[in-house]
Amino acid sequence: MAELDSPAEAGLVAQWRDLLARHAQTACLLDRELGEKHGLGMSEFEVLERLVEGCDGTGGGLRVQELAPTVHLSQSALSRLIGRLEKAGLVTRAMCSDDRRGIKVAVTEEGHRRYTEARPLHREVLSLTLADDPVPACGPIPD
Amino acid sequence: MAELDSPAEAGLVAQWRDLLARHAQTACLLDRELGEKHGLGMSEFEVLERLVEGCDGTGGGLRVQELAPTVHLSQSALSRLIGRLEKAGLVTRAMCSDDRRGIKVAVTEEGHRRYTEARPLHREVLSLTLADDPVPACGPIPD
DNA sequence: AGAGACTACATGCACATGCATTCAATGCAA
DNA sequence: TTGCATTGAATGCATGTGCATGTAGTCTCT
Repeated sequence: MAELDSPAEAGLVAQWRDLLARHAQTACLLDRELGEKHGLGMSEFEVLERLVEGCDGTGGGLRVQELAPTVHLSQSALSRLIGRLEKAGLVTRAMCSDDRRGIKVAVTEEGHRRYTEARPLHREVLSLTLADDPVPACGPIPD
Repeated sequence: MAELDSPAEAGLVAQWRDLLARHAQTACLLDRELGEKHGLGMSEFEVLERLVEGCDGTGGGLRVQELAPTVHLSQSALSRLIGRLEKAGLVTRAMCSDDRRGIKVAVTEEGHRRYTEARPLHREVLSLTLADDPVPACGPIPD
């Protein structure tokens, strides 16, 4: 009655648990550190980063729908996240001239500054938690 | 002014984005599929699985604090999740005899059944999304 | 041009999560 | 024993998320 996993399945499960552990650890630490020291959530940082990458130099801005698939958020969550960033003065929302349904989001000076300030910490956290050792299987979280 | 990442940092970022994409895709699909077809969330399934692994045969049950680190949930979230499972009749909460602050959680017959029913689908989703190809960078999110 | 389908984004709502707090049980010290 | 710090778990509260829906703009077909 298939009580046990096949070797292939067991491998998948191990891989999945490793992924879950790394994700939880990294995301949690990122959120805490970025939040405490820069007032940014992990997703906020991620969005800011895409915006900086996407429209650095050109003041163009990105369509919300271009942003969405890259940050793994629902359309509604992204909409509100942008709302928060806008209220904080880190991005601007502007109507698209070519398609007035669309919204072009662009980082402000302040947004760019905050991103640049936060980036070293972000990278530091990644280097801490993504160290190549493949997490001890059942992520004890030695804490 | 360190506008760019070092190669090492760029590697970390790429690794992180890949991890995020895989996680989002897998977690999202797991939640949807398990939810629709078995009335279980991803975390619910995970907890059930640990319980089945941890006290299969012996009717012992696991302490909440033993469960917590393995599912990457806060203590409060886990407490409520167990509450939900209990209300659904899938687990039981019992006082520890040796330390009456503690709670022993154990799967019920019904819980074991639901888990066993759901497992094949769980494994199937993993095999779909965790395929070894390193995700197209910009996780599609079939939203 | 006009009607209807469709798209882009915003919003109401329900809910799961984390943090801080609370409450009970335990352990330790005097 | 009493008193106090600590631990295990539950709960109040604020928040971020997804789904379903709403609203405005665009496209297509006639």
